[in-house]
Amino acid sequence: MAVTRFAPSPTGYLHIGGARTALFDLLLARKTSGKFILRIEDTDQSRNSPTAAKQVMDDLRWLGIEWDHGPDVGGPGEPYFQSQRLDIYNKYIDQLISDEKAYYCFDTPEELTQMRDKAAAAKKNFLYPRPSQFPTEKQADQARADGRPVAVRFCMTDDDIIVEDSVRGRVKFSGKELSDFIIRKSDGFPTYHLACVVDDELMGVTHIIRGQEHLMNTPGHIALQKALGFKTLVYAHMALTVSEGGGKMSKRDKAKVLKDAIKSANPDKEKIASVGNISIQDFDDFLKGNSTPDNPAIDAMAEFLGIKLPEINIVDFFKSGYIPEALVNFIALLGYSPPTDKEILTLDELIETFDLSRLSKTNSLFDRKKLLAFNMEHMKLLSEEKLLQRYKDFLSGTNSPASADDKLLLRILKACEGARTLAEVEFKSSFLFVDANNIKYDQKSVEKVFLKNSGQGLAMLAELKQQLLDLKEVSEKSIEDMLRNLAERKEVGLGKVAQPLRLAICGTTVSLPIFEAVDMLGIEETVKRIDNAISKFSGKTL
RNA sequence: GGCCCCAUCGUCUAGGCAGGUCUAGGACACCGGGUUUUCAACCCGGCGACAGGGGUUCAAAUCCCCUUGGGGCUACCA
Repeated sequence: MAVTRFAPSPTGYLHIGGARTALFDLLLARKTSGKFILRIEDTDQSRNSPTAAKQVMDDLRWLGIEWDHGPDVGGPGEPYFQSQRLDIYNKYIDQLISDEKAYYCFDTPEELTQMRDKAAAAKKNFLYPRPSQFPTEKQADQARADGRPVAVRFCMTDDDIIVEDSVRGRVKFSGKELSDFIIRKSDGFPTYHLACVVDDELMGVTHIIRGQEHLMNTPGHIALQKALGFKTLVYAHMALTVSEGGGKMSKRDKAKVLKDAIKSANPDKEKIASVGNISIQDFDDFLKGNSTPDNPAIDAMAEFLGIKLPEINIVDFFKSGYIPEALVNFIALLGYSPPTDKEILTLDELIETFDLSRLSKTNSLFDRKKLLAFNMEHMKLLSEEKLLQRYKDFLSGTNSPASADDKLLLRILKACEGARTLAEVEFKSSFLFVDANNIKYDQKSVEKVFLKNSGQGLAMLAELKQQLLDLKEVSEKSIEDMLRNLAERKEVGLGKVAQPLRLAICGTTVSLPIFEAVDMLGIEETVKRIDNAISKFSGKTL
């Protein structure tokens, strides 16, 4: 019976790394019939966005990651927003102070950086100089009155601290090399370290699964647990997911692609900055690599420039037409391997076979091509109803013109079996939903299919039109027969007939299978588009 | 710089803890062929790895050490 928790700080969208952590927390809890808690770590007043917590929750739910206790659903550990638990933290902090296991400090940021620089210059690890005599309550009041920041630091123990980690084994830290760290900031909020240790104890958490970036925090947490008389927990520090350029996957990966694109396009600075709703100053800093705009700004600028950024946040994957079943399966296999060779697994199967000891120690690279393959497999696995639902969800998040009844949508979905993403389905079928006069003809395709060989393809259209009009009865089958017969008579491959037709009605050479495409469009509309194409391109040459 | 973690095909990984059954298995990618009305899909086949160096041992991908390489942390962020 493991009690796990996912504790995001609501600073933005849920990203792939967070989703992976949450997934493993869920897997362990479900596998052991335990509980999975969601806790919002909003103790940084400057970075929290009011909408982010909701966004994170939406993303988790979209993935199928449902929590037993937490926001919206409640539970015995309420409240689940740390910003609402200040009294609780203060009780423990005050206790620590009166036990002389923590003390007030009044350093300004400048003084602190000075101390750090000094340590760095001496090639030494920075250790906060613990005063031999701890400041009194009175002195703290005086400091506050003097306008100095008043924070509280925890006395790190000198003993060696062993972290028994489920994935890394025993990791030893020398307490002497660990600095006293802040547990209450001068704004009165606890730091992450204090809040999470207290909450994990109070909420009955038994297992901590988190990224390797937290490994160095763990000895501090263990020392805190000892000082507070809490029990220690089982830790599992997962390997990270890194991106191509090295380093862990983050919004910086998106920023980099955007920056390169802006630099090479060299467009109107002010315009772009205004699209991203950021100042020229911030924009310049971004180009110089001094700062990274936030996600909405990055996405807006990219959309304006028409460039595709690598997906990092869960919503990015949603917008690109991935389905949650595939994403969940894929991220589960990053740094973890199920006991058998079977790789395509549902959430339930993942839970059933989950084994904490099968987490791997090595960082992994996010392979988008494999994700694509997984997405296709899961699209095939989904029931019709589920797939339809996923597709409708996807469409509602796009500006696709596609709007149709379930029957047509389902028919499209079926015709697209083998597509790798829902975006592909949309792309292949969007011609059905635009007006004949709004078809955009792809220039390269026009040249290749219509104009090449002295306009052979274009010439085929007139013939096609007549045949279509002569059709006695309209069905996929009759359209197919007609096209095949025509190709045979002309002594050409079917492609020579089908491609001009496809281009005429879609404007591109990629679409649904052509027989179905024509049947869905209807003869009248098909003929209209053929006429349009003929009048638009006849007389044109290469 | 300091501290910590890691190291098997291009990528995700199995095997490692209990050394021999590993001429190292699977998946994705890639390459070749087939199928084909486009893109996919599908079928058949192929290429492809134990980072390097020392030990220990009858025997090392597996245990130990070093080197190299990668990663993380180094905030009054989480």
